[in-house]
Amino acid sequence: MTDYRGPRGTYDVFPGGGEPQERPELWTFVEDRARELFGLYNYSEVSTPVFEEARLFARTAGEGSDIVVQKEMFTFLDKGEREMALRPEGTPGAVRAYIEHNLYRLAQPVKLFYIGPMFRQERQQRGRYRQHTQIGVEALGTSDPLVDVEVISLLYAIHQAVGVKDEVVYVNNLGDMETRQAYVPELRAYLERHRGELDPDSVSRMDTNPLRTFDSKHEGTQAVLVEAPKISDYLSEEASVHLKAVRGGLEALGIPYEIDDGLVRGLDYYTMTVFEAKSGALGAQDTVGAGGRYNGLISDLGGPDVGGIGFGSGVERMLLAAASQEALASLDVFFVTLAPEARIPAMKLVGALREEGISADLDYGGRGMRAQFKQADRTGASYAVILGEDELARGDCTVRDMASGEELVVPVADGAKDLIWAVSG
RNA sequence: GUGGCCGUAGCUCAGUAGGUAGAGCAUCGGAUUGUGGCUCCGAAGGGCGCGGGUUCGAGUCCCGUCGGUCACCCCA
Repeated sequence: MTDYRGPRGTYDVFPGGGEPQERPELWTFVEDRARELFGLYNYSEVSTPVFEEARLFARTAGEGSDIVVQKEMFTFLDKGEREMALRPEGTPGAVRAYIEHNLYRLAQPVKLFYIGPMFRQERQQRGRYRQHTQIGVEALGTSDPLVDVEVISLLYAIHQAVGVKDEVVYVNNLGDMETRQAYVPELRAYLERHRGELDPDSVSRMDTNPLRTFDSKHEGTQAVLVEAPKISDYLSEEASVHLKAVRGGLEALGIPYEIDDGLVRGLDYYTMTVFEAKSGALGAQDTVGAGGRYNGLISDLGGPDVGGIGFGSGVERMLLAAASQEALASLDVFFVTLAPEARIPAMKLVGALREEGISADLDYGGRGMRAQFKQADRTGASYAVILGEDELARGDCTVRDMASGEELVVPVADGAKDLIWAVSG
């Protein structure tokens, strides 16, 4: 037994893995479903580095000098003494690329998707990892509420396609600058009056970002918030119209959702629409995917003053929240060789089948026949092809249908044509 | 970073009042020297996370430490 272990908060994906996120066939399944949908929705892939200058994330994650600590980023200095950080989320990199490569020159909106690892230095728990994978999209260059509808429907479609169970999509509108200017002072004043009933974290947030108090899981705080002023009562005309349009679109498309006044999201750049898809199949970390609109972010980072919206969805959480489907690795043909001289001919036939798109494998253990059949069975092979001394002498092979047990002798002296035919049924 | 729980074969776990480790599954072989999924037989595999202490003697008690897990923080 080795002393080496994967780093805390990480996991491996490997054949035979027990947890959903450890199973390679489930990853393939989710990625394939997502990519199919991205094609259908006309999103193109964007791939950016897993590390960036730390200040890029600080800029997008909110104010405060302790931002690195607060957001639990993995940071390091490169040889040029630049402070770098492993990306904690996908949006900043994608937006940076949009600006850096002037994607504003393309037809707007530019619709991007990414699939890749994100990092956060925090303690592991169910559905939370230090390195996790997000499938996400960013639709940049427009503030049209129908784009919000498309993005939310895409998130929902992906979750449906991979089988996320017991899902509810929550939607809220955090308003624009005008809305915040009207609402935040009211909320802060209200919280101030109940200071004594709040948890310490919420008290300190009262000054920096009172909206975030809604995220608190503290009972006393939540009790206070029940009676708190609601942002929905303070929405500007523009925000109100926007929300109405989003709701109308979701209803027209039949996307089930609920309005949640207390949904504020952790990232400070969100404006207007925010949304979160939760699953009852998860533990405390029940958000499978979430996102929102960020109309000030692109210009803040030096780009044009255009809007954007996106979501990130955790693949590990999708897998945990999906029905644990028994996607058995299945093989078309497994070769059983009963003589050392049969191995080379078997490999040639395996190659011929593979070229035809028929998956095939053979025993590499030099084991007995029983063991080879057992392996054929375990790999889920539809057919076992037997190549022994008799077959070699005759120039044929025996094809066994593993389900029915029926056997057929097929000539292979002149190539694999007949064999291909026999196992194509 | 903080707190609760946990740490015995590859996996799931048992282990009685402390006496020097056991089961099921999986693996490999055989019953069946040309045939899988069932059954039977057998083999291999750990010294109980690590370190220290108490004791004649410790998976079994105590301390520390590391790791895992769940929750808080944060967030997918």
